[in-house]
Amino acid sequence: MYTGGMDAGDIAFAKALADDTRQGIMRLLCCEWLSVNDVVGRLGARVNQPTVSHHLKVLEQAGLVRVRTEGRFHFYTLNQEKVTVCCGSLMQAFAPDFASQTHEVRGAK
Amino acid sequence: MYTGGMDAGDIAFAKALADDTRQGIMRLLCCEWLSVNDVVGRLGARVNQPTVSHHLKVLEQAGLVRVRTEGRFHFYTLNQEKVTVCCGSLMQAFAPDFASQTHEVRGAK
DNA sequence: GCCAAACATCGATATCTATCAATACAACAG
DNA sequence: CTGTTGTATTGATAGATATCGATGTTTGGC
Repeated sequence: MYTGGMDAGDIAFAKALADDTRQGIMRLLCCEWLSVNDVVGRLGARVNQPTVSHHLKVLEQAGLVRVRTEGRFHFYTLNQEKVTVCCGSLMQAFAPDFASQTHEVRGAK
Repeated sequence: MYTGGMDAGDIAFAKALADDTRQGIMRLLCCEWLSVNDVVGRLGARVNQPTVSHHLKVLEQAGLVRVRTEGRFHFYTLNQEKVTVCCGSLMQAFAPDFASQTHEVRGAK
C-alpha cells in the first residue's frame, strides 16, 4: 500500500475497470437501462446472478452506475459523466502534455 | 474471467492503474526520466527496490513507460501518448455521448 | 397469508497480486 | 580479476478478489 497520494478516485475508477466481467457489464449498461437478470441473460451462461450482483455493487460504489428501483426490479445504467470525469482526471495526472482539450462536463454529479 | 470482449488493451491499462504504489510511481515518471533507485528514493522508505522493479515491469508490459538503458542505469519515464490513447479508448467505449472531442495523438507508437 | 420471482448477502474456495528478503546478473572501477 | 553498485529475478507469504452454491429479503400475484 502506498497511501501517499491524494486522489483515491482514480484508484477506485481503475480498480472498477480492472476486470473483464465488469467491463463486459459496463458495455451492456453503456447506453440502456437493464435489470440484473437482463445482464445475466446477455452475458450468456458464463456468469451467474450472484456474481453479477457483486460486480454491480462494485460499480455502484465506484459511482460508475446509476440505479433505479421499480417494484422488485433494479435497473442499472452506466454513468457516462463519471467515466468522463475520471478519464479527464487521469489525463491531467498522467498525460498533462496532451490534456489541453479539457473535457467539459456540464452538471456532472 | 469473462473472455468475451475484444480489446484487452483497456483491461491491461486499468489493471496497471489499479494500484496505489504504481500510480505513485507514474506520477514521479510523468515528466522526467528517473532511474530505479531514484524512484525508490523519492517514494521514501515505504517501498523498497524489488517492489519498485516489479511495478516498473508491470508498467512496461502495459506499454505505459519507456526505458532507456545507460550503462548500469535503467531510466524510465511515463508514456503519455499511451495514456492518452487508452483514455480515448475508454471514452469511446464507456462514455460515447461525451467522446466527441476526440483526442488527437500524432505519431502515437 | 402463501408462493414465486428478482435481487442481495453469506460462506467457502481458488486464483491473483503486492510485498520483501535473498540471490543472481550486469556493468563499471580499481 | 575482484569488489562494488544498480537492477532484475526468485521464493515465500499475506492480503485481496472473483466466483458460485445456498440462503435471506423484498415485492407482486393469487
